[in-house]
Amino acid sequence: MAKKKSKPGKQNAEQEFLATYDASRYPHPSVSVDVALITAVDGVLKALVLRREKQPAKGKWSLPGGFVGIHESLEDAASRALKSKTGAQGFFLEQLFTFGRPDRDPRTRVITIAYYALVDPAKLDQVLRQDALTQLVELVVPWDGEKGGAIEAVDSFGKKVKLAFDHAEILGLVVKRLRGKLNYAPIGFELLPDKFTLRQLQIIHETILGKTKNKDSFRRRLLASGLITATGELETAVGHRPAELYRFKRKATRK
Amino acid sequence: MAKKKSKPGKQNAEQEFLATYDASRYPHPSVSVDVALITAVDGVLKALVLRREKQPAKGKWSLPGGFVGIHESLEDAASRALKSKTGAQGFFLEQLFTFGRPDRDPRTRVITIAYYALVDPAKLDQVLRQDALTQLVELVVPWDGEKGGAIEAVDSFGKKVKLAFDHAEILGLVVKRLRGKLNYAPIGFELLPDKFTLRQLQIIHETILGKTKNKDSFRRRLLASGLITATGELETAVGHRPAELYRFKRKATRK
DNA sequence: TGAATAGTGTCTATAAGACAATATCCC
DNA sequence: GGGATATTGTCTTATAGACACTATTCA
Repeated sequence: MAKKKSKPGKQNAEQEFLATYDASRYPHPSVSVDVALITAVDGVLKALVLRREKQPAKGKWSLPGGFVGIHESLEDAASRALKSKTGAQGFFLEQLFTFGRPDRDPRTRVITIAYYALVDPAKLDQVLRQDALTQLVELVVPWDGEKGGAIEAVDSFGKKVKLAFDHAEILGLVVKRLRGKLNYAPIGFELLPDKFTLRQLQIIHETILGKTKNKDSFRRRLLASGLITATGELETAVGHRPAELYRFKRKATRK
Repeated sequence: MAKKKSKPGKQNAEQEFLATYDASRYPHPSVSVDVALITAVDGVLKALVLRREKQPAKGKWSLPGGFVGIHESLEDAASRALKSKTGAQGFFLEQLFTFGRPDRDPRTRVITIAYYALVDPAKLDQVLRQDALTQLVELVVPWDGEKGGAIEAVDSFGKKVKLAFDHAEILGLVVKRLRGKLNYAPIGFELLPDKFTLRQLQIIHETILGKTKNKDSFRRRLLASGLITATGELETAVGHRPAELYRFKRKATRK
């Protein structure tokens, strides 16, 4: 609308076209977003799931999600889905992949754009609803490295949790993506409080990768990367020599 | 339908729900796929674009694409779009990203799942339509490394080509993705014939990365990777000592 | 034979892993 | 002081880049 440089005739042609265009001539699929909210507690990766009270997949557990509003951006839809379930926003949020198998939802054709969010468990505790319809499940990864595939979800009693639709695959892809990303992007910070020790960060990396890392070179590499700053502060009350607290110089998108 | 273990009552509830579910209660966006068909010729990255003969963006150039059929998988839709424009299939094809800015298409809300395809230019020549509505544009990347952002498209006369919608951004993301992927995945092979020399492969890498690479270590790394096999054959008629031809042990998806 | 690029061998610089020694806190 | 982990330093090993030399084809 603002500053078109087209000649009047050309513009009229486009306007006329738009006025007569009929978007509903063909059946359109439904479009949703699903968000894998990931956190890490005591060396274990966890994800937020909600118990479905309605069909389809009633009684199974699913990722928070919802349909995309007709004038809403995908990221806003993801952010909204997250806010309505946790009451909070401002997490690291990034698009993962779009799942569109024609039969992935028995209702009708639903194409879903999957997002993943990362959050410090302490922050999550403050906002998470405490009820029987919400839980954090542990992600058990039945493959090594970046092979990929569905994960298994386990509740706090160690019992397997049934996930709805293709959500076990979505979570599997999240883990694969996180593992790949760790090679070049400092996403581990997103799962920690603002100030953290190098050891805490290393545990996050090991949790995501599912294997231990060399302490010396981890330390050296991080310090050399220039991505973190020493705060001069030390951790307290740890029963041993306290480590220095570092802070990440963040740049990541946040919604 | 096949082997449901649910109790009859439960199953009836789900069936009844599905029967009464009304998918058209809310307005649905249109969903399309767009495919960036990428090739590399003489150290230059190129993409296939088509001249738009209809509104919107009439006269501009766009990536081959189309709406997703209501029972069609996303990958099939991408493959179909490619086939209708090139007459061929069987290229490396992978999902890139989903673009959903509410105003990205002036007609109506269109969410597009972008794919990229890689193909050997010799193979492309055999199938590509030769007309004024089809061209391969050179991709000029105005940023270094994996910074990202839109690219510029230039025709064979060196003149800038206007791309429709957000297709310059899509192509920018393709380049960024290719650069990132080259660090761990052997995608360079997809832009070469079946048998190729190490030097040809190195030029592909340099073309994608936009910078030169060390010959010695490139050679060493590739040979050590175990991903390529020497064929014992040599290239011919090259005006200098011929190099040995190698073959890639492929595993990649192909549609 | 000369031009041009392929392919090999060696040296150096850099980063990762292993290991040991010392430092500092809480109890 | 003793337990526990942080932090520093050194040595070894693997990998990348630089460079020099030899090999092979075509014109």
